[in-house]
Amino acid sequence: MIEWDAAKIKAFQTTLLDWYDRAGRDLPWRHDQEPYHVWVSEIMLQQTQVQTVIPYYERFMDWFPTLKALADAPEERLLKAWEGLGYYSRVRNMQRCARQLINDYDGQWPQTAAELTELIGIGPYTAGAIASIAFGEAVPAVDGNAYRVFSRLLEIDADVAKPQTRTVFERAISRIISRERPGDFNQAIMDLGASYMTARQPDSAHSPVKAFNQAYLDGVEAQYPVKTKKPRPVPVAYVAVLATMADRWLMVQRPSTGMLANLWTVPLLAVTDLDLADDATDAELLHAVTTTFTKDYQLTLTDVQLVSGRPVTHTFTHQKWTIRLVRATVQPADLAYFDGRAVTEKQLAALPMPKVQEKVFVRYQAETKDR
DNA sequence: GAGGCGTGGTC
DNA sequence: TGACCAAGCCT
Repeated sequence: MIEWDAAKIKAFQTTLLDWYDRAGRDLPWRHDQEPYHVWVSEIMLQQTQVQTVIPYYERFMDWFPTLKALADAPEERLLKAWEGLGYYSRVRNMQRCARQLINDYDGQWPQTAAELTELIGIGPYTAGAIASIAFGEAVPAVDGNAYRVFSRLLEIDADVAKPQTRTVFERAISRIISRERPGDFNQAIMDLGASYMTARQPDSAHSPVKAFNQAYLDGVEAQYPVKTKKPRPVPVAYVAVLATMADRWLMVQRPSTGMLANLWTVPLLAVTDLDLADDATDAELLHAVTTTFTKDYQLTLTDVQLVSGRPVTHTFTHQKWTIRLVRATVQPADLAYFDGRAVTEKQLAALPMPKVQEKVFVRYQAETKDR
C-alpha cells in the first residue's frame, strides 16, 4: 500500500470531482438530497446493479412516497414492491427502520454515520453513504466500488473478503475524501467503479484518474482487489406440488425467517424428507409425495401425476435447487385446516413470489400446453 | 468471523 | 454449465 501527500490528495479530489461534475450519471435518486430518497436507493443498490434498480426505485417512490407510507404499508404490498430484487430481508428491515425512526427519533433522521449505524438494516457502508450524501459528513462509504477503486489506486493488498479489511479502506479513504463535497466524492468513486474501473476488463487507460492509479502504472492492475473465493452452492432437491381446488391454486407462505422469508410458493417438499431410496421409481416418488403432503398440510391429494420434462433448476448464492414438478387436485371440503391460500389466477398476481416460483409456473405451462 | 441471504448479467 | 461479479447487512 502506498501513501499520498497533501498535494497529491488535493489534485486527486479536483480531478475526480471535475470529472464527476462533467460525466457523473443522472440517476433518479440524485435529483435531491432527501435522506429518504438516498436511503431507499442505497438499500436497493446493495449487491444490485443500477440498471436493475432504476424501475424498482421509481415504483417504490410511487407506492411509498414517504417514511410514514412505508411504515404503514402491509407487508404483502412491501414484498410485492421488492419482488425480483432479491435479498428480501432488506425491505422488511426497511419497514422496521421506518417504524424505528417514527417511534424513537420523532420521525427525524439522525445526521451522522455513527448514529445512522444504530438503525435496523443500516450498516457501515449505508451509514457512510447517507451521512455524506444527505448530510455532508466527511465519512467514507466503503462498498465494492471503493474496494475496487482504492485497492488499485493505492495497491492495497488486504483481502476484501475479510470483514476487518473494511477498516483499512476506511482509514485510507478518510485521509483522501473531500471535506467540502464528501457526498459527491463518494458517488464519484461509485461512478468510477462502474465505468472505467470495473471488475473485469477495466479501461484504466482512458480513466480520468489513471495518473493516480498505481496498480495500472505498475502494470499489476489485474491483481486488485485481492479477494478469496466463496464456496460453491450446495445442491438441494425439491418436489413442487402444483395442486388445484376447482380453479384455484394452492399457495403457501414461507416461514418468517430464513430463505425467501414470507414469500409465497406452491408447496415444496424437500426430497430428503420423503425417505426415498436412491433408485426409487416415479411411482414410489408419487406415493411418498402424497403421504408427506397429507402429513404436512392436512390435505388429501388425488390424481397425483408427475409433470414430464426436466426439473426446474435455480441457483442462489449458497444453494442450487433442483425441482421436480407434480400435478394434483384436492377436495374443496378439506380446505378448512389448510394453512395457506387457495387463489384464483387473478389473485395470484397480488402474492409476492420469488423468481424460482415463477420458473416453476412457466415450466408447468410449457409442459402442459397442447395436452 | 464465517456463513446465510436473490437475482441478473457476463464470459 | 459453472464461476464470478454487482452501491452489504445480520447473526
